[in-house]
Amino acid sequence: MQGRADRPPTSSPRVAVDAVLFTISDDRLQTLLVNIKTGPFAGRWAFPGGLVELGESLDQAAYRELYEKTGVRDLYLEQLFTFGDARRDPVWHTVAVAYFALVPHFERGLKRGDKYAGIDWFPVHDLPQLAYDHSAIAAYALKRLQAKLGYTNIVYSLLPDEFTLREIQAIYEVILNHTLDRRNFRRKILTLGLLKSLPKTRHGAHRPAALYTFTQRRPMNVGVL
Amino acid sequence: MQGRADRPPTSSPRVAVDAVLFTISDDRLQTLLVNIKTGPFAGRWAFPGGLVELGESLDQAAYRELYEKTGVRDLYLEQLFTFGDARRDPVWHTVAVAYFALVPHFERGLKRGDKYAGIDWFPVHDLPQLAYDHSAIAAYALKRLQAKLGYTNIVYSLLPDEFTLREIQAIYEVILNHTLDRRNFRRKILTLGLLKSLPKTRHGAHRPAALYTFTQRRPMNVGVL
DNA sequence: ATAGTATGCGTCAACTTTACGCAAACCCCT
DNA sequence: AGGGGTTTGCGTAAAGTTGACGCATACTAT
Repeated sequence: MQGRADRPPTSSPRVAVDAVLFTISDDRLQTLLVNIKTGPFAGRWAFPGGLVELGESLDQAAYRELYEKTGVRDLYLEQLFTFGDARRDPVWHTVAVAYFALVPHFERGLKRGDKYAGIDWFPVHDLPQLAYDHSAIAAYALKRLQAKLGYTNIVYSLLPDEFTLREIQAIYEVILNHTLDRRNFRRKILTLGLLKSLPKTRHGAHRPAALYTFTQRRPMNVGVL
Repeated sequence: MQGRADRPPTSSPRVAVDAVLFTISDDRLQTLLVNIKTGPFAGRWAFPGGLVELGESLDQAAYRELYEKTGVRDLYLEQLFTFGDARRDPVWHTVAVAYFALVPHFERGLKRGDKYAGIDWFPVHDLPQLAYDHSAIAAYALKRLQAKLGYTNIVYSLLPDEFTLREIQAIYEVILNHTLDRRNFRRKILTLGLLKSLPKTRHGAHRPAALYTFTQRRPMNVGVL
């Protein structure tokens, strides 16, 4: 239930959205950070985000902020958690609704505008000191991303339309940060039913590998959860 | 990242917390609802909640609102999801951070004050029409509660210090809304490692049943998730 | 004592997971 | 042209988990 004032609040927490974008680059899992220009966290890195506007849904705000600040569009953002400690922002009490997504690596769109002192990708296992409580957000987002590998097709955004099992396995290994057995991975990923094999093969330096595609190129869960 | 204004927002969404309290009463899973007195949803039922105050964390706000409106204390609230559709509250754009908890049944503390036209428990499978988007919140909370049965000791709050396996199984059956095999349930719940058996038995109308306790009487997860 | 019922223990089949063995298919080098 | 090296595709055995269910035990009620 909400309060029932007929006028806007005179003094209450602000609402912001923050987006944790994951990608794979240089065979490492990386996240997009912006460098803050002013305020008590000037010089520190943080996840891109900003205040929710009146009349705009949280999802809309997340997509808008991300587009305005990084140029990224056409991605699927998923709500992660809401961080609401009163002192997480020393300037003004700000509740942050965190989102996360897996996106293909890109460099274009970065470093536009002068809203920030910088914008760049950083390896998740080697992040700089972050502003606000963004370290906690990072840890939480990574855990969720790893869990989702097991029952969603979330990695489709990192793969071209056709790919080999080796290629999708490499992505799983980078995200999970450990190696997987080829033969067990094949069986596991195929029984999930998210892939279908194509009557084509890719020729490389060795035995040709069969090509696969995702049956659906949009967010899908498998199972009841 | 948040905005960096040095003064409060002049016009932005409000932040509210709502709490979905589950209990078991009359062998049914029920939730606590309050009846709204004024505004566009006057007469409708909704989950108890209210606006977050400046300087107060979301968790604090959830506990405070719940205490003020229902008298319930000493419970463990867990954040569920944040609902932020711009039109979910027709009066003023209000973002709602939903919480949920499983609590022992109580009647005391209800119907105090005149903030609401009523306050009562309703069976989750037979809810009245709810205000705002609270039907969606109810569905989401139930799903999460059911999932948590499998890997947490969340039901401890519904059980006395000592209990039989039959008693804990009954709770699982009511929440999951289907029967379970006694022998398989025993094996499953014991391998979770959340219970320990006592050298005592409870005598009833039939063969005495062994008594068990929770090894930890606070929220615990089992496994890596 | 006997019938009735709930508890405690165990088993079997089906399925899943983990750890590997091994041949097929290709490139590269001599 | 043939052999070495490497990667793919397929398969299998052991261990663990899940679902269905048989059955003796231990109590109360009559």
